[in-house]
Amino acid sequence: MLDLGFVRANLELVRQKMRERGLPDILGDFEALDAERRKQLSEAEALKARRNKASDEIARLKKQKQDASALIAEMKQAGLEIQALDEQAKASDDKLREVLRNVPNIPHATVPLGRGAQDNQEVRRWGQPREFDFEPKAHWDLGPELGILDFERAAKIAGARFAVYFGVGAKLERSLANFMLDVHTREHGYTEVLPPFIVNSASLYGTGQLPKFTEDLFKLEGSDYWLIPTAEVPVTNLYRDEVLEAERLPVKHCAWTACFRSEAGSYGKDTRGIIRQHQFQKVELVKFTSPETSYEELESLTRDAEAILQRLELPYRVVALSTGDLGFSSAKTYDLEVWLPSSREYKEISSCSNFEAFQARRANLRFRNGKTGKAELLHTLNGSGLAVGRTWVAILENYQQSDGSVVVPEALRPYLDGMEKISRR
RNA sequence: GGAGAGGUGGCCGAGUGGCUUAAGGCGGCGGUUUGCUAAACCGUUGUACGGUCAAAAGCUGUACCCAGGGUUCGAAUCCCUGCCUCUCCGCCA
Repeated sequence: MLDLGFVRANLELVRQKMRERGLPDILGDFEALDAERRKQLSEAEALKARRNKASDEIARLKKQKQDASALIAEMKQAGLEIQALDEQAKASDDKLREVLRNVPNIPHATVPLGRGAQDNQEVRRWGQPREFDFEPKAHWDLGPELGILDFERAAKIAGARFAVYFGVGAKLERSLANFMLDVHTREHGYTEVLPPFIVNSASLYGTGQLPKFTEDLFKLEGSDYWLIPTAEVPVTNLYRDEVLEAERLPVKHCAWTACFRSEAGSYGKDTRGIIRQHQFQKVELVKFTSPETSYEELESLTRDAEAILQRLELPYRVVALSTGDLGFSSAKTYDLEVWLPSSREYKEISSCSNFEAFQARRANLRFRNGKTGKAELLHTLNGSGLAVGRTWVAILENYQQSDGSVVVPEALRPYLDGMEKISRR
């Protein structure tokens, strides 16, 4: 959420930035709503001030055994007026907040202007896509042929967009998660967190999934519980309504979790394979920083995620999302895209974002500024480090051999009991 | 699942309708004293949204004692609902 006072003072700037996002009318009649709200608030507060004074007077009169009935009668009337004014003010406030809640974050000045994904800018590439002397297979063929991936049985026990991993397939997934967590905790300074995979709606509101994106989530019937769509939600909300000491910053967490997404509205997209599933695993990186350092921290967080791809020797590129493709809560996002030989294209495997104070304002995440002594809003960042399932796919496809076997990347071998190659048993 | 006890500021903790502008303590910040440290003493103390102001500071108003309703001229205090925590019992990986 943007700051009410900031929007009021910079209305034209905000309107301009929303046009850049392709949302020219998102602010609606903000000015009129704001003016109305302030007028009603002032009136109600003036009347309350009078009532507070009168209450003191009543107490004094009663103490002195004098008659206060006239004043009491007057205040009874005032009470009714206050109630009416409060209701009006509440209604205006609700309307204004509704508008504000649905306004996305302001893109950072360095975000490329554009209408959508086609205007995203490639920042850098790493590694050379391998030249195959045979026709590389897609993972949805390779996996089942190796006997490590099964879609039919997944459909039987759950439905579409689910997968079952067998044997080395399951172990590869587990090894990848361990490998990622080890690198981030040992070498990049992140503290591991294992949070609940279920959260309440307040947490989803804090990170910006609610109220706008209900459709993308799984809700548990008859409760206020939701399956997490990403570890970002529980981890970012860890310090909700807290004030962190400045010396602790930046706070860096990594978390392995399952993630659950309804994928409503993505019918027909990535229907084959395990690119887009209702349930997948992800190692997430989350940072809480001071406002001054958040953009440096975005760069290093992105590098931390890239390090995993480099160790696995998977070719990738880094893309800066354009204003038209930026997520709701994000001020700036780099996507990491890994090379997939079967489709001959780079596919998203990580998304690293700086949310500035947007989530912090919603979740009331603050730190104590050493200089001013005041509690100020933190900046929050997160990025996948990485999506485990998509990494699994990238390994199968990039390391496949002409005989259908898959070479295990060297960095991963210690996690697979030294196994060098995955072959059909 | 059953029974009971609770939820007060950064923390501890008092507070059963107006004397609370939330006592007292701890911590933090500023100061006095001091060779240094400690102690003692004095002062100070949160958040949000308004008003005033070119802006900031300041001043000022309102709200906030888990959350949401209610009773009342007036609620931290009384009533209702919900959430959470703790204790005991039962069940359970």
